[in-house]
Amino acid sequence: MSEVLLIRQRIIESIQQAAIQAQQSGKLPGIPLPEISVERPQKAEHGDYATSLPLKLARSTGQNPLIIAKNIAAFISCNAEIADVTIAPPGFINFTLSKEWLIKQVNNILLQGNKYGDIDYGHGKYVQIEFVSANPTGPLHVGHGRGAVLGSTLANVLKSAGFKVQKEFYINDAGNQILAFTRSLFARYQQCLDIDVEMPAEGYFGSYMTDLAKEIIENCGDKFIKMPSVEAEAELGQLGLDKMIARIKESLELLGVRFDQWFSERSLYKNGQYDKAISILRQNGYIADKESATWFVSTALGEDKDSVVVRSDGTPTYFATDIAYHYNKFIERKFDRVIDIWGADHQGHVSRMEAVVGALGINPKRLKVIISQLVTLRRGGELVRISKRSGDMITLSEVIEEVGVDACRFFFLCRSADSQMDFDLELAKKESQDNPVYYIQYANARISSILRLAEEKGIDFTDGDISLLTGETELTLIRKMLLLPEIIELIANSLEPHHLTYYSQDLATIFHSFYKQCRVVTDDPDTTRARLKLVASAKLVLSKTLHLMGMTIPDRM
RNA sequence: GCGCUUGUAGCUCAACUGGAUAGAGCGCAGCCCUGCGGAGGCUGAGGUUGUGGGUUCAAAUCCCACCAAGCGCGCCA
Repeated sequence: MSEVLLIRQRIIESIQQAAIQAQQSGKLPGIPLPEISVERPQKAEHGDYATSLPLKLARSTGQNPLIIAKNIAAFISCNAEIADVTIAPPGFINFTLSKEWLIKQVNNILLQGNKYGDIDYGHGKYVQIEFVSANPTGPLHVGHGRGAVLGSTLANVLKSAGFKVQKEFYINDAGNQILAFTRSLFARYQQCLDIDVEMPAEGYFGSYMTDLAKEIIENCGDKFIKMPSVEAEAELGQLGLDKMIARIKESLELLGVRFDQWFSERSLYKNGQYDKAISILRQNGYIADKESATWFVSTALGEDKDSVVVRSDGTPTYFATDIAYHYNKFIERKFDRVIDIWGADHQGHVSRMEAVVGALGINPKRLKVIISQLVTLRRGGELVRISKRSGDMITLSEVIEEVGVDACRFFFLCRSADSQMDFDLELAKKESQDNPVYYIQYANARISSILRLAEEKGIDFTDGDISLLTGETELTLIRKMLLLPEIIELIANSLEPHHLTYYSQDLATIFHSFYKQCRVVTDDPDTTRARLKLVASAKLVLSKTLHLMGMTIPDRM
């Protein structure tokens, strides 16, 4: 376990013991104690940790919270780790870590290397994150980009937090949209061969379909018009689908996103899992036949409407395969936890899905659906359409090329998933000079530059004496570095990876400030070697943070 | 009409999940290079947290009502 999480635990225990001792001594009424927690105060003058326990006890004991604080704090003694325990109005007990302990952590970080920050929060539990899962009927757009960055970052953080993680892309290769895709492609294919056919009304009119048709003509010629049209559609459709999936993979690759598994919707029908899932629901009494269709009786689980599972024409809805898919995730593949990241247009589906999971006999708490809100793309304030069916769209790949991967990832990441975002291409490019992305990477470049200088001068700092790092500026930097494990824990718990972007900016700011105030390589060899150690550890922490966000860490810019 | 999400500085967003004087970036007004990368540092102005009530020692955060924006609402996915 991380040292910094351990010390937090020890502080909590010492508060608990002190409260019990206060009760035994009669200074605190013997009422049951609430769960004790500590928090990180916002202001440095309030110390490193604080508890509001006295305030929570004020009502039930009828005592003044400040008196309670005083009486509890009297039983907490300082030690090698805790330098100071103080009380503050209206009723806080504040803890300050000792300089010695803080400084010691520099060696600790260097020792852990790129494993620094990793914690054992997940205990090896198996988590699946399913994200993007875009229909393979068109290229990815910015909305998918947001989901991709969210999901991949979350996967990185959860791994770091001690979970076993699987990243999955669900390929919707069954259903009506595939039929429409196939017909559109066949129409474009024929049109490119000067055959006068009409596009289907519900078809995909984007220009990428024509490009796809041309590409297929280049590779396969006109063989599909010589075949019976049913066969031709089937074969051409599959070919087109494969090519679209390949393009989706390429776009994701550009963002640095790789999946462990590409899961086919169709496979659920082939291996009988669809039938199995529905029969479980039927057994549990959640399936009803009415109006010549088959329904999932979600009203029995508190939903306001039932949902069609099999249409009156006998074909299953996408909801039916989603049932089978989640049966597969939890029961066949035995994930302890499943995280689905969906777009805002699927939010009405969330409570229904949770109901299904429960109806399958699975604790619904094991499923967490994250809704990533809409992204509106703008160029200089003007709206850019990203609709797949209409012609004019800008793809994710184009956006990445225009603003760069690192900026892209950072922008998508820095807002919490449930707030909508405007992505202005002009702004993203214009700000690239003055961008937080460059600001953070610049901090790393500066560190690298210092380490290069040290190397050129042949300075070996492996036995540098870190106990010299007693300056306030140095301690501030150490304190910030020590926050990383807590940030990882926070994200593993809240599933909100945007905290990383703020942490990385804070860390960079504090480093830049340190850089200004403390020269590292000087005539004083002892200070030089001590500070080189500090700087080397800062590089580890910064690199780890950027790595978790999936960003590059250039040593020169 | 109902449901989900959002509303915080001029703009874009945070706020450790109920804690102390609500913080960053951009923009704005200034200041700082005879030292490791100025893509930098420092200072300042800027707020009735959409509105009104409620719960609490404590509310941007929880509850209720209203206003505004986005998304969705049984045989599309």
